[in-house]
Amino acid sequence: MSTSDRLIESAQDLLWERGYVGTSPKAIQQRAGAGQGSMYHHFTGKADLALAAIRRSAAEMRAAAEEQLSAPGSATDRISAYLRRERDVLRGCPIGRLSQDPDIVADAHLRQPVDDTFAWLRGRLAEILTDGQARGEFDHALDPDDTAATIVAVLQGGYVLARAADSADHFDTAIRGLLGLLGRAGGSAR
Amino acid sequence: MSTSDRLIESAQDLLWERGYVGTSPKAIQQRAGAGQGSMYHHFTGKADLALAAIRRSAAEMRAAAEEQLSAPGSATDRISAYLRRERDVLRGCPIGRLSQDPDIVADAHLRQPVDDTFAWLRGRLAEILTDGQARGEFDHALDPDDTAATIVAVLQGGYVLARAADSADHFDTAIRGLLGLLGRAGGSAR
DNA sequence: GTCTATATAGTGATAGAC
DNA sequence: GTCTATCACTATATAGAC
Repeated sequence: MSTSDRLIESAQDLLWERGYVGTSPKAIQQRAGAGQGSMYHHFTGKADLALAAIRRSAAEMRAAAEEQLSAPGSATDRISAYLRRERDVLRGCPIGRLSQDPDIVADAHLRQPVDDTFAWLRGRLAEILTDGQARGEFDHALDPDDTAATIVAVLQGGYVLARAADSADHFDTAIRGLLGLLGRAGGSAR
Repeated sequence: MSTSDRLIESAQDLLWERGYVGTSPKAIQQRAGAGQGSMYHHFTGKADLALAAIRRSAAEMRAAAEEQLSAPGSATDRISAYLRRERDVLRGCPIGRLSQDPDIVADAHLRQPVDDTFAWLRGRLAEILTDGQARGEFDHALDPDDTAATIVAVLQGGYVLARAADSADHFDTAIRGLLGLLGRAGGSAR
């Protein structure tokens, strides 16, 4: 792996763990086993390296989600599989956590991949919910866009609850509650 | 207002805006109009002052929630009023944002008020949901504890979505989706 | 491309005068 | 109780040798 790649990967890890404000260029270099000069040769500075790291994390998160969302099965199956898939809950969401970082939100370039990722995810879930309505899995009164946003919010909020309590159970509890509500929003097929 | 109070209030503001990692003692002192010596006279250090600030923010959040949650009306009315009440969405949740801070989560003392606040809120909502079931507003198959966690998660996740998109609309969308799901979980009274 | 040296500012705290 | 001085350390770079 190239030095540039190692720097990006180290930045991904540290941004996930400590956020942008809590991560220093020096810490990234040390984890990557690279010197100062090396980092400033490949990137213009902290923000530039962070942008590369955020873009890569966003792409990885999208790919991971698509794995469950594009699987065969009913809409309910796919959404349920996505919600229940194995996660490192107490580490939080590598993308969602960035939305709490003041320097990320303040910089349009750094915020963009975060924004894009959630827009994509909401859109993807809305498609699946619409598909589910067509198949009679869900009530037609259910608004796909609103419900998609709710699903993503439960995931992101589930991480918050779990980390606040230092217990992954709280994530699972919130997901269970959501699946209970979705199950009761059945359509004509039930 | 005493110097100690001004320091706590400044710390509350800065913790809300920039988190624990992103807030320096110096910045707190300047916002409070106090010198170094003053801060270290009243508090043993940054963590001690932050703890006082977090406790105060937690108490304020609880009081604000209780205002809607203890209002007269049906369970649905009270939950809906709480979810739809005016919020400074783009600033995020002063307590929830702390769950993303590595130094808060790593320190049991600093995490405690955050944990307590969410535990209280989930418990309070579960009570109201149980009450709603008794009144026939909600299906008895709905698990109050799970659903309460889901409601809190939608709120916390709503902040994440709004900040990621720099638009409060995304918070409202997630809430609307949740109210749609809750409305479809009606019990015998519907 | 990578290294070391150096620079400027900020961090988190202590010391001691007033 | 509050102030200023000082401290060791870190943050985020730039410069220039190799």
